[in-house]
Amino acid sequence: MNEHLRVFRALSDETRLRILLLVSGRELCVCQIMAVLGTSQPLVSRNLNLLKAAGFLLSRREKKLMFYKLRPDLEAHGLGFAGDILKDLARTERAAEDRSCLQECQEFQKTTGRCDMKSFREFIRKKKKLSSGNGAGAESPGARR
Amino acid sequence: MNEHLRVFRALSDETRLRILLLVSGRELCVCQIMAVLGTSQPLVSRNLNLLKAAGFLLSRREKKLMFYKLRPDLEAHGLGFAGDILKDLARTERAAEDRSCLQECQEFQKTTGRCDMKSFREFIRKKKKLSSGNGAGAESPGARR
DNA sequence: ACGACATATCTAATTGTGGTTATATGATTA
DNA sequence: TAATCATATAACCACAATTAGATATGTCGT
Repeated sequence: MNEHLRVFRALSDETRLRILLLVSGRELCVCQIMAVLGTSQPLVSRNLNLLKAAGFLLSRREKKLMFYKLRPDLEAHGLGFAGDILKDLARTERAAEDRSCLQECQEFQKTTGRCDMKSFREFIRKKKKLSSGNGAGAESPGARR
Repeated sequence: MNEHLRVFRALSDETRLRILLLVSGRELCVCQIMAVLGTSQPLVSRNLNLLKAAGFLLSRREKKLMFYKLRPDLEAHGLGFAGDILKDLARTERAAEDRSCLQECQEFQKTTGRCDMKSFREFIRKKKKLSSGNGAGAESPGARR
């Protein structure tokens, strides 16, 4: 029974739903996802693996980079009510923030001409410094889930 | 975002999946579900409420009893991959046990001619005494999830 | 008043998560 | 071949969240 629970559990976490939205339609590499989530590489990999093990993601290697995307056969059909929920989630403020952050991230990538961990960690640092400067930071320090 | 998470979280628990399987197709009252799960009435009500709040169940009152069933419009379409998982789950050993326990429970109900908390609590007590007598008890006392 | 159920509250145990560090692996490059 | 890089994996920790279990009480229909 636990085997099946894993599928639903994979969807029971905000971080993983954010990832799912990010890689639905487009294909992203791990360092880009890391940049948008603003967290560490191992954490991203862990959640990507959970989503993949549950059957939601496909991965593909290109040179040094690993790219992930939502399984396209799921998008077409088969998501059922979960698909509706994902559509709703895409209209969330959080999802909009993530999309615009992905934009910034990709523009940053153009300026540097590189797609690697080091430069994206730099991107994260800059972004955190900005949001801590003004009061517009969406996170209150103690609020976790 | 939490609003949407609730739906997936509702499916992320074995007890609730067992309930979902029990009330898919048939309609059961709270005391019958309690009898099959072999647990307390408040616990059953709590989980039923979570499933209902997530949009999976319909409830109906008849006299003193409350009946629950899987939302039929979900069964027809819209479950998507979750429906496949539920079908898989129905083939689980655990699910088979629950179905046969429901059988016993309903036969017991015929002999007593009653459908109330008191008699079903009696049913649970007898069943627990039996399964503790022989070694066939599926539960080891310390194993929870 | 009684019975069926819902809801609230507390406890204790378990699980899941993020965060971090260390390390393994596989591909690229020097 | 060695060094380097992107990612995976594992092993921690601290903490939040969930669960079962038990008990008390509220609500509503008979």
